[in-house]
Amino acid sequence: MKSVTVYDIAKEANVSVATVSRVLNNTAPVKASTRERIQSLINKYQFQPNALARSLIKKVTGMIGIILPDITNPFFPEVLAGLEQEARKQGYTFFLCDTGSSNLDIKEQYKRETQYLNILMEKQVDGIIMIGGRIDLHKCSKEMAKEVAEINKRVPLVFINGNLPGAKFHRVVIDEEAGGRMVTEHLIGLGHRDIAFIGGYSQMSNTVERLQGFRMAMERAGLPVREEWIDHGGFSVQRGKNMMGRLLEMDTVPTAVVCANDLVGIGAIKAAVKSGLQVPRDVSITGVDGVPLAASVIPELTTMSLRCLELGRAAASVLHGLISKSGDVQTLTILQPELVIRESTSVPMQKEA
Amino acid sequence: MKSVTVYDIAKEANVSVATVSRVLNNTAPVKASTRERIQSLINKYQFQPNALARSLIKKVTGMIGIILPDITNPFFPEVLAGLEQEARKQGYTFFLCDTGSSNLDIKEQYKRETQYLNILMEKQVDGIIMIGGRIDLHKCSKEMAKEVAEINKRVPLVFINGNLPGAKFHRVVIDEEAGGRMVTEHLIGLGHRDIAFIGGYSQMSNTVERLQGFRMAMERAGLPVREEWIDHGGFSVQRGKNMMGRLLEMDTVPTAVVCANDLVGIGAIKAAVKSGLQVPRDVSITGVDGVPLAASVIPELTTMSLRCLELGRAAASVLHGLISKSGDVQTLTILQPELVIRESTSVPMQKEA
DNA sequence: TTGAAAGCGCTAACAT
DNA sequence: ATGTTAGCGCTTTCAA
Repeated sequence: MKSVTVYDIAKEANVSVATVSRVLNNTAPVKASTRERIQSLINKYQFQPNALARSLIKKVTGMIGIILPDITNPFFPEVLAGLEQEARKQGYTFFLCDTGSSNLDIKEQYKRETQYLNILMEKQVDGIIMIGGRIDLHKCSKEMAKEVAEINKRVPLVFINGNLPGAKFHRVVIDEEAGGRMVTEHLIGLGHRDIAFIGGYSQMSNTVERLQGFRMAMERAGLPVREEWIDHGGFSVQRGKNMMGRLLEMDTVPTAVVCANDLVGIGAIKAAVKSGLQVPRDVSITGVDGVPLAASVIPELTTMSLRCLELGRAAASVLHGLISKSGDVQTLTILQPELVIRESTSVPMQKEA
Repeated sequence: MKSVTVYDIAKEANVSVATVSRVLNNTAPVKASTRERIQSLINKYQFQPNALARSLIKKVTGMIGIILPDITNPFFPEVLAGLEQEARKQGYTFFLCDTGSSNLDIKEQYKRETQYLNILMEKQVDGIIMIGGRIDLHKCSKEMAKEVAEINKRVPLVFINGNLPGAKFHRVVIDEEAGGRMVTEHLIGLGHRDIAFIGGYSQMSNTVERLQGFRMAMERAGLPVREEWIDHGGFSVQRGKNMMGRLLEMDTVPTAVVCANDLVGIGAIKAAVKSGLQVPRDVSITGVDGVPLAASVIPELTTMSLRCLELGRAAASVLHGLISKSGDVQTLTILQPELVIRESTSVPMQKEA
């Protein structure tokens, strides 16, 4: 299984390795006849230069690492697709590091992030993108933040939708608060006054911010926020079902429910339907994320599009800027979410009596 | 930005690089005091050995490449998760190569497969996993097949759910035909006689096989297959909608529809509901894949689970066997799909008249 | 227990 | 236009 090297090619072509390298990289003129001779040998042996050796000397690998919590959550593949689209143009290849939050206790997840961060460093990636995990924590521990800050000094790093204290990171984020606010305003505009907010985790900044937006919209409209209608308990369909179920058992129920993400929104719809309610006739429900899935349910979910693809593309482009030191890279890129009105929201039913 | 190397550590510790390497790899006894001295330097500088240099000499990279057509299709992340779970145990890292079929013409996609195949070879991955793309073709061109066969000679390669002529590849597959058969039998068992099959592509082997299973079940039950009720036109929700819409405009409509995958199934449900039908009361609908999404729609989709996670895990384990030459690797691993009965199927309505 | 030295496969001066 | 040679950062004989 001896693989062929530039030396083999050089010998058979009666040239030096330097010349072979030259035709490989087009880095200096080579006589046409020589070049052809070499090229045909390359084809003959299907020679592929060893990227390890090349990178070792060039100090560039063309690899970027992406660390995310759960590839199974449709939000991430969507972002990933955007990342890929942009990064491929620049010739990068991806290391996918899934810390597998879905079936892990949280500490284990952060440990994996650390592991992957180290592995990526060792593999000499040109840059790293982080999304989810510890950077989504509303209050991240000093040590965990420090680890990342340390990495940030050594290699280009960009966050998607998150942040960490103790250093200025390059970030591409969606305006979460605006998202929470806009979707709530949509509901208020429809005539709703009794609105709940469910889903997410109170220790995560996206949840905090979306809720913040929700409160702001309510306040501006002069509507009271009923704290018993605010429930954090996760981001999955199942959790959404549970939370909505709980809501529906209360003495007074809201006419509209803002869900922290699309999955919860879908769960909420399922719970509502199961309770014999019609959506949106009896209760309006909204999500946040804008994953394709949200358009696949019945009724189609009104949601805030977090513009996943663009998020991914923007992050890739910022990272590329950092890697290629093109000077003009923004530290903070903020994208505005977009309200997508579909079928799960409508005017509230007339209050009886 | 000079990164520290074994030489730096060695010098400061007054030892040779060989000794540093020894403590790094635990490859030979080192005096405790020396080891400590070195270790503390490693910590002090947060030294991380350069994996490129290491791999260059060891000829093992711990990297495996996975080539897939569209990370955005929920089937693939699911498989990927299984792959990760298993491969991580073995210490592998992933190159994700998305050929991005979703927004590409088909030739472009195959070109990307070729590109990625080459890149992966250059990066010296320890192994490659292919899923989707050309290996799903019912009849793949000689040249495209040859390319892959060539790769197969040089590096461990395993296919998930696919095959190619001209060589014996290591494969982990689901029994597609059984899937088509079982889901159809379920419908027949319920009392359906007028059953359609929609979705997929006639040039793809998974579609051909699922349809084959469908026909077999029908035949065994002595039921006629109406060719006008067989429609291939894709794997997406939108396509499912279209195909179902067409079906519903026919003079006679089926009482049950077998869809080639879950996405099409969901589209079919949407089209049916839009036409004022109730699922499953008026028409039963089934999918194939068993992605979580299928349990999120209303009504929840009856489907054949392709056991994505296990598929991924099995593939990873076969690949690991190949890489570590543990001798006992099966060339062909067949998994049986599993019928998951949910809410989208029921006994047919009584024929009027 | 430790060191010296020879590479792994490639690129990049520096010569010619 | 082409060859020589010195590394890139590490592991691994072979000696000591």
